[in-house]
Amino acid sequence: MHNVSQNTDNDILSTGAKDYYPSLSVDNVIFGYHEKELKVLLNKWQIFEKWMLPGGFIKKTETLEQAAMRVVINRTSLKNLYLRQFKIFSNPNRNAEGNFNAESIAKKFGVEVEPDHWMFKNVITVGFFALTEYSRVIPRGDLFSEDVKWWDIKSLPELMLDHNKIVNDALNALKLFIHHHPIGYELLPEKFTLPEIHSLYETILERKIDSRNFSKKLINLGLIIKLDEQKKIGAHRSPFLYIFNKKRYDQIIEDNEIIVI
Amino acid sequence: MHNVSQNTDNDILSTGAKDYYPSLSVDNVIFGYHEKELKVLLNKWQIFEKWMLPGGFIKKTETLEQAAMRVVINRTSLKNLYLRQFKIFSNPNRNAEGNFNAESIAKKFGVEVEPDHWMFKNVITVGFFALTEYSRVIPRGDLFSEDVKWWDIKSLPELMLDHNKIVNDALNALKLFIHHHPIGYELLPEKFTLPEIHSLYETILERKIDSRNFSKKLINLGLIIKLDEQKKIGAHRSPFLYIFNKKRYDQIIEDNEIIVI
DNA sequence: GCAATAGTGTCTGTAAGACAGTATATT
DNA sequence: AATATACTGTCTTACAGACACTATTGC
Repeated sequence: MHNVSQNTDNDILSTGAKDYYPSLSVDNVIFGYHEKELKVLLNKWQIFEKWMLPGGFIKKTETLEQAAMRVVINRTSLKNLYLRQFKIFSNPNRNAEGNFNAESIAKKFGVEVEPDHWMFKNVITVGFFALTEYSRVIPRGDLFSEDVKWWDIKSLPELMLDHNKIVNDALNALKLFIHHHPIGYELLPEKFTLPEIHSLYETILERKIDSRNFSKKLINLGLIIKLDEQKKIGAHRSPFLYIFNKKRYDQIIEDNEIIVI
Repeated sequence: MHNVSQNTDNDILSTGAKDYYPSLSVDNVIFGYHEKELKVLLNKWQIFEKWMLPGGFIKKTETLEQAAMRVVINRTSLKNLYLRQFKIFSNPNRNAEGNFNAESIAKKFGVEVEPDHWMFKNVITVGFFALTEYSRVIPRGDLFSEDVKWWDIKSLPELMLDHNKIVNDALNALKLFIHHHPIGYELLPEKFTLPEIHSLYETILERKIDSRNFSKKLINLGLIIKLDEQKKIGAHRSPFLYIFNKKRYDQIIEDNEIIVI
């Protein structure tokens, strides 16, 4: 039998259940960016056939943001992620699928759970998205997970429940968000090249962006600072490295400036 | 004793409690616009001293949007409101106030309620905002309400719990929203004048907007159509009436166009 | 005539958007 | 030399933003 307290998420099954809000969960769409592909971090649980978003339940002593952060930390070992709630999914039929029930839990883990635990009924979930740099994530499973993996958002498998829709809505939210909030600070390494950030924007917005106008824009905004340092990338001209002007970056957010890219 | 089933909201107290999601509510910030003031529709309950947002609980058979709509219909008699969730309020201390408990309910209504009903514990609430034309609302109380009234957002009283914060956040959400979604269709009468819509934008954005540039912008966007009809408003030059070009209006929303006013 | 409000045209400056050739590094 | 990628300048057009006088109506 597993030790059900090895992970902070797991007391939901038994003694700690009353410490959680019933019928409510968070699901995180964790975006990463790698080799011109926008990635999403997914979980594969032992007892399910399908992959799913890393999600969890909410303790009555924490906010939703804290709950989402706790779940993210458990899956990625990353702290200080930028997390943002973007939508709540409350369709009463959204739980109408899957073999997530007391029997399968008991069979797999030898843990007793009330068959009519609210966890197996209608659950409303709050969608969060997070941005993080791909290479900093060390995917880490928990009691329920046998696998955690980055997936290209362009070729996701069929996910549990309505998780494909949640990912889709998160991407749409990100596309709006990008006009109010410079991105890249969370998704790129500290030092990055113009082609890298250019390609990041093209990937998220799913359209071609003229590279001349793009760099002009970022520089005019005062958002990026050119370093006297180049990146060696093999048999080509070496691109210069840039860093974000964090002060200006935060000011844009603070002042609700609209960013037209 | 009151008849507790006179209103669809009230079965939460007794027999129907199990049909609701526990620990979760919706609160609606219903914006109206009248005489150059942005208004918010508030409730005054019999058993509380403070005014509050019209809110309610969510049935397991409905979505949050449907629940919010049901509550709005109960308070305003209006259907087909534009409703949008904008944020979830989940601070564990948000319920730390008020005399909303089983005793006060029992004393006032003679209704038996479990003293440890989840309703009296931590409740997370989903904030919605709605836009509606002031004059179309017929404020209507329910079992708990003794008063429903429009308040100028500039001079709100101290509200229950964190409702002042919810209103404040709703206004901020509206100010962002206005750049992605033309407003006015819901807040103005079908036929309106340029000074009216101009003043609406000034009120919401809380800043002066040059009237020449403003009308130029709306006309260039193709958003409004001038009618061959004037509004008689007394001892002044009569302003022309306009209607929205609904097709263009919806296209702007569909295409995620950014509206810079 | 007076008071109050409606309505509108022009100019300037900025920046979005379109466009392609040169420079650099490696093999 | 060939190849792959980095880098950048100019022009046009659109429009945001500043600015103030005339028109209409009722009294």
